[in-house]
Amino acid sequence: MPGPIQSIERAAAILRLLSGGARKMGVAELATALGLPKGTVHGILRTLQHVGFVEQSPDTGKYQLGAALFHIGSSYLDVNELRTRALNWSDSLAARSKESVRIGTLHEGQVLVVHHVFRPDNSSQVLEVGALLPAHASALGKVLLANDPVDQLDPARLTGFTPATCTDPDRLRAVLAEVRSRGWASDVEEMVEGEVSVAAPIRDRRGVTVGAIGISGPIERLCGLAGEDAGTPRAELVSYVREAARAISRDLGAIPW
Amino acid sequence: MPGPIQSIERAAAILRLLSGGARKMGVAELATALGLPKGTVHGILRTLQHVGFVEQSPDTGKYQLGAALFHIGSSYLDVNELRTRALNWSDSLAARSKESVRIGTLHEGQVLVVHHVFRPDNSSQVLEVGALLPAHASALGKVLLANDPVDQLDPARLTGFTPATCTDPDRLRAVLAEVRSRGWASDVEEMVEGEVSVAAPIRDRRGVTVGAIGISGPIERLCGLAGEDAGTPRAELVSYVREAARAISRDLGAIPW
DNA sequence: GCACCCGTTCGACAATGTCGAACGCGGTTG
DNA sequence: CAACCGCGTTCGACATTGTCGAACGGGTGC
Repeated sequence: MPGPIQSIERAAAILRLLSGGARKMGVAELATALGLPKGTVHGILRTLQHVGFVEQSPDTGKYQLGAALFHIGSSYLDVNELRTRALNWSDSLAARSKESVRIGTLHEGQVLVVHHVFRPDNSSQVLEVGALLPAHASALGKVLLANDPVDQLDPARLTGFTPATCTDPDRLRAVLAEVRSRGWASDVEEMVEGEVSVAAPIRDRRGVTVGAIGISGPIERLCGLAGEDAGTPRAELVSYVREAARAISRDLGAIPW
Repeated sequence: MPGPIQSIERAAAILRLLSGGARKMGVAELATALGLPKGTVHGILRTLQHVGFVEQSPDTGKYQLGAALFHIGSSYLDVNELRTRALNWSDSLAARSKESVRIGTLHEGQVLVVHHVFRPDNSSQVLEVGALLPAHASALGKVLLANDPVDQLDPARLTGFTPATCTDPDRLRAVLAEVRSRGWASDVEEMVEGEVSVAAPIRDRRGVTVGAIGISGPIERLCGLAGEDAGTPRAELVSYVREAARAISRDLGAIPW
């Protein structure tokens, strides 16, 4: 049995399409997208529905993701050692910095958010756990890219979000080199106008970077307003983030450095 | 092709085991649990790993859930119309009641939490989105059970958590009948000692109950301390919850009743 | 060094999923 | 009002495909 099992691969492809596509999709739509006969796709969909991974609208007959998949997927967080260990420290980082905190891992060249602590004021914020962020335009992503053994930089994915977004592969590589030696990364209005983020790497017992922790918030609060600090994150916030990252790394068994 | 596709069903069973089981599992462990030969299980696992639904520890060789599954599963929330519409209202309910808010749906006889707003103080709270709560020992669950067309009451699942938990099927049915006519449910220390919750049903355009919204918090804040209110949720909080439920139902197209 | 348990590989068999055409249904169009 | 198109679904024959159980190789503990 050399190759992977087709039906499962196809089922996974369908789930991925349903996850990315706009809301609901029909059998024919999925079939053409995958280049498969309708009957085959329908058989797979029926099975996926039977196990609760997809649901079908009774009226339109179209398919969407199911609740069982959501529940199973969310229990990934319990298994994720990084997230488990990081829970307490991220709370205290949010309290110290008074900004929202996110923890992410590299997943297929993007940043997968595995934890999110809201900013400790009473503002309403959207939960971003499970979301994928662009790696080149966030502090979390830069930290992860810079410390990753394999060069996951895909020039085709360097989409520009704001004028400040770095879309040039060579320039980005230079930035990453600096991030690696400096030990932390920042993003100043590179993804969203007016938003700034700072992040530092989390390492495990082997010294491998397994994730990153960072804060994000409005530029007025995160950056200095005048003098040398203007346009760069405030030094105290940077040290808060780095201390939190070091604390989690120590919990994971990394040699305290 | 009458029956569902076996390999996909088996893959789903493996994922479910990995989701419920303690952290990581080995091939042999999964094989005996499913009554399948090791080779077969290994083939499925290899495929699941190939699509990113499971990951394998490089050293121990054991398997656990993968990040891709988590990401795909979490995008269920975007498709879920109930959750999308309920976002704003749950924020305002949290602000009015000053307690944490949860929204849930019935899933295989349990309550699947699809949204969770933290209590608007700065206390650290664990995110429960994706978790399954027992239906008989939570206000959300009682609302959902009471308004569900099919009787999903499974006497075997009426586990007792505290002295106040209702474990008798007949008594629970009576409680549910009252919940149905009254339009809201409460849980006073039935799941966790000292914790109280209140919930009301959310209906869609057809009048079908598609979910429930509720608040939960310590008994000292949620219940009256003396007089007639003692041991029952405070009337103003109940009306906050019911108003929020009505507002969301209206958003979903239900006839304002 | 032996015995055991693990994850993994392999090859033969037939059970299994795949395919494409046909069905029934709802909507829209002339 | 009928013809038509597109949808999700069903069906049966074929051979591709996944399944099985035994054997391999590397760990660990006695």
